[in-house]
This record gives sequence, C-alpha cells and structure tokens, in this order.
Amino acid sequence: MDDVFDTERDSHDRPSNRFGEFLRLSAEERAVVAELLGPPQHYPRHHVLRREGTEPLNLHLLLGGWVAASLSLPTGKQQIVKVHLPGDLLGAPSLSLKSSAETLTTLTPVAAQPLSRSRLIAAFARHPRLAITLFLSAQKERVSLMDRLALVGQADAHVRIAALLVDLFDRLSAIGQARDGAFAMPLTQRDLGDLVGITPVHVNRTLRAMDKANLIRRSDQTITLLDIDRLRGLTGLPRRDFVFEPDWLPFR
Amino acid sequence: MDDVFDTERDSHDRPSNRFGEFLRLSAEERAVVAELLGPPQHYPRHHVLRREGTEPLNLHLLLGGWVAASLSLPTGKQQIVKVHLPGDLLGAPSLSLKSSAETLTTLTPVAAQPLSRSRLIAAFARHPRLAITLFLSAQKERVSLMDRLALVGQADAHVRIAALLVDLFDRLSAIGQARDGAFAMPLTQRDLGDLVGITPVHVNRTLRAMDKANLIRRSDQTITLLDIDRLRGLTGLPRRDFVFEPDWLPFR
DNA sequence: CGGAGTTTTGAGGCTATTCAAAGGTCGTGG
DNA sequence: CCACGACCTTTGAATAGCCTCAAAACTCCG
Repeated sequence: MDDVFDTERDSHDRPSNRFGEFLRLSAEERAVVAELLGPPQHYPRHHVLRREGTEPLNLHLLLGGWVAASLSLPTGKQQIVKVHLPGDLLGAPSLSLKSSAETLTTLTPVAAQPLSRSRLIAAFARHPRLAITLFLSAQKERVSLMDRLALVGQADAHVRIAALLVDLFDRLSAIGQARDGAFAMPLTQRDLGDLVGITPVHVNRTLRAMDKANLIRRSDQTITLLDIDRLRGLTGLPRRDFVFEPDWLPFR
Repeated sequence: MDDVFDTERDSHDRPSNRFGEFLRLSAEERAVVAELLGPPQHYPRHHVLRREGTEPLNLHLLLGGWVAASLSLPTGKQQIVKVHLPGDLLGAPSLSLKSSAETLTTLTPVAAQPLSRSRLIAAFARHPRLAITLFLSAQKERVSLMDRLALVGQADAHVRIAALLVDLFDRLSAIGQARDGAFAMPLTQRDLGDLVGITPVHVNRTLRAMDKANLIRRSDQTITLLDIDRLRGLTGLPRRDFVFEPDWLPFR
C-alpha cells in the first residue's frame, strides 16, 4: 500500500480525479473544487461509508483504496454495481433519491474526502464547466453500467470474468497501479461473484480454468493478465473512447 | 395509438419530460428548452435513430412511442439497456464518447424532437437550473441501471420479468398510459428476453406460468397486472423515491 | 392466399447452482 | 510461539434452471 493514497498529480498532467475527467480545469476552478472538499478521512477495510436506505447528505471523493457500491436483494444476495478506484466520486447516483440506493463498503483501507451535496450543486451556477464535467462523468458511468449489464445479461462466466479483469486493469493502469499486466487484487472470489453475478464456487472454477489456459496467473493477492489481447477479445465490447475537451463544447 | 403523442401538459402540472423532472422550471427556462428543440420528427416502427459506433451529434426528446437503447455483442446477441418512453431524453450517455455506445431503435411509430448537443451544453452556463435537472436525471438513470443490473445478475427469470413489467407499468402510469394495471405492450417476447437476459423461449414459458398463476393476463398487445402488490414483492427492490425541488438545492 | 414474424410446445443437454466438506491463510489472543 | 477461529479457496456430487434445436400453430399484412 505504498503510494495508494498518492493521487495528486502535476496540474499540467491529465487530472487524476473525476473533476478533471472531461475538461482541463482552470486554476480557479480547481481552487473551487478544493474548497468544496472536506479534510481527508481514513477508514479501515470493510467499513460502511454509506448504508442503502439512509439519506445521502454528502458524497466522497476517493483518494486511495477500493470501495464497493452494492445493492442487496432480500434473498440475501447482493450485487456489486461498481468497484470504485482512487479518483472516483462516490455516492452520486443517490443525489436523485430521498434515501440512498447503494451501500458503499470499503474493500481495502481507504482515504476519502467528504463533500456536501448542496455546496457541490451550488457551485454549478458560478462554474458551469464544473457542471459540464460532472454531467459528462455521470453519462460515462451510465455507459459503464450499460456495458456491465450487457455482459451480465448475455455472456457466460468466462467472458464476464475476463471483462471484469480487463476493466480493472485498464482503470488501474490509468492511475499507475498496474504494471506489466499485473495488479494487486483485494477482491475475494465472493466479491468477484457478486460483481458478475455468479456464485463464488463457480468463480473459483472459472479463474482456475483461465489460469490453466495461460490467460491469467494468480499469486498472493495479485493477478497477472498474461494475454490481455485475448482477454479483451473475449469480452466482445469495443473499447470506449471518451471525449476530452471536445470541440463541440462551449467556452473551452 | 390515439393520444400517444400527447405528452404536453399544463405548465402548472408536474412536467412531462426529462427537463422538468427534478425542478419546476420557470417560464423563461421552459422557453430556453423549447428553443433548443428542433421540429418534431416522425419515424416508423423499427427505425434506427442512431447506430452504435457513429458519432452522437444530437440527442432526441421522445414525444410519443417507445424506443429501445441496445448494445450488441459480437455473438449476435443484443442487450436492451433501456426502454425509453415518452418524455425521455435519448442518447445522452454517449455524450461522453467519441462514438456512440447504444443503438436507438423505435419499437413503435415514434415522434421525437432532435436537440443539438453543443447548444444543450451551452445552455448550462446561463441556466444552471437546467444543468442541475439534467445532472440529476443522469443520476436517476444510473440508479435505474443499477437496479436492472442487480436483477439480471441475481434474480431468476420470474423475478426479472415481474420487475420489468412493474417498472413499465409505473412509468406508463406516470404519463397516463396505463389504467387499472393494464397497458399496451408493443414488445415481442424476443424483446423482453433481450431486456432481461433470457431467451425468447424461456420468456414464453415464464409469461405463461405467470398467467396461469393469475399474476398477469395477456391479450392482444395488452398486459394486465392482476396482482401488482405480489409482483412488486417478487422483485425485492425497494420503491425508488426521487427528490423534487429538494430543500438542499440552491436558488429554488 | 402466401409469407414473414411471433408465439407455443417438446425433448435433450449444458451451464451454473446448491450442498457439503476439506485444506489454506491470516490475524488474534493466550 | 503456538493454538484458535474466521474467512477464503478448492474440490466433489447431484440438481435445477435455462438454453438449444426443432417444429407446429397462430397473427398480421400485403
């Protein structure tokens, strides 16, 4: 966990959190964002940041660690709808609701900054570019959910697991937490099952088969993707090419 | 198809499209929205409004009819990620992308107004309340996708179908297109399968069983929910209670 | 009346599930 | 330092739910 909490970047670089995902924010705008954020908080593993059903008073900007957003069904089963990685904004979907839809649970030790929903929305008026990025971020998340839905709805266990691993790898690569196809994997096989909609037992058999097929290798909390191209090919969905400061946006 | 295209409402009433979903817009704001919209276009059944992979230059505001948003996998299978009903804004997720993720196909004859992505976003600056509603709308859609994902990931065919029917019923009720648990159903059993991730054959057996169990009744293009409470109970997900002009928003 | 698409029904097979239990790993406390 | 418990991974066997393939009946439209 050396540099897990290091998500700050040089401002000339591509920004490292959801606020600069689609636009290169000005110094003033970045100051406004910094002003919105509360002091970083630290949480242990398996801490519940938010329980579904409670009122969503504030969001969290994830600085370091992994967080699961999940829905639970009364059958006892739960679906993890998103694994949040550093830089992600947590809890936004429930802004539209009186009581939260998702439970946010830390999967690792976590550092995050709280941010008040009312102050965030208020900032939209004086800083429309903030509104635009966050609007586009929300749309990006919809695309991601649509992709997940298509996989869970139509693909078999191998494909679902492959897509999940590739997605995690891509997102971790973007924040410098994957090297040579390898990354730390804090998710248990039960977690993986809750993510892709299969039982832990079957996750195990699937991972095992993929290991034997030389697609992946597993060793103490680390997963290595041995043949990323083949894994990517399995998933069947195209790479999603997101815009950045597109020319159709106003006041760039 | 008498009043299918009638989605205009008295301005004192709860607005009928996505622009007034979370805020009661002022006369000026409603004028701005009207100004953004192009002239209504009409399309026949099975018309492709947008093909995945193409650049998303404009959105559509659906006035009447049903539209499917789908992703296709190279296996030939397709997942319908959303059935759009009158009042919905179509194509927004792909604003974040260089090329569209979803294919938009009309399921019935459709009337829709095009709207330019750049002009829409430009309006955010002078009319922050527009930005706020659309931001919240996007979050609402995320919740809806999360619910769908949880159902497809964890529930069996009966529960998935029940949840789908209840969702359609609730949304159609809100626009006055369902009475006494009954509504017109233009989706084929293949469509239903693409929505919930099961084969048409199994959809048929499931519907048939639900009919025999007196949960639903089917007759010429119409579905009647005979026991909505029991159907709702099957799904397991709580009713989603969305905010409207919540007191934590600025400048109400 | 023909043809395309949809609904219905049957039979057989496969994927993933359930249930059960053994072996590992890790953190904790004696 | 070892023993213990909690949780995770692995494996097996039997089962269930859903899929595939196939074909017949029905509806709708030209």
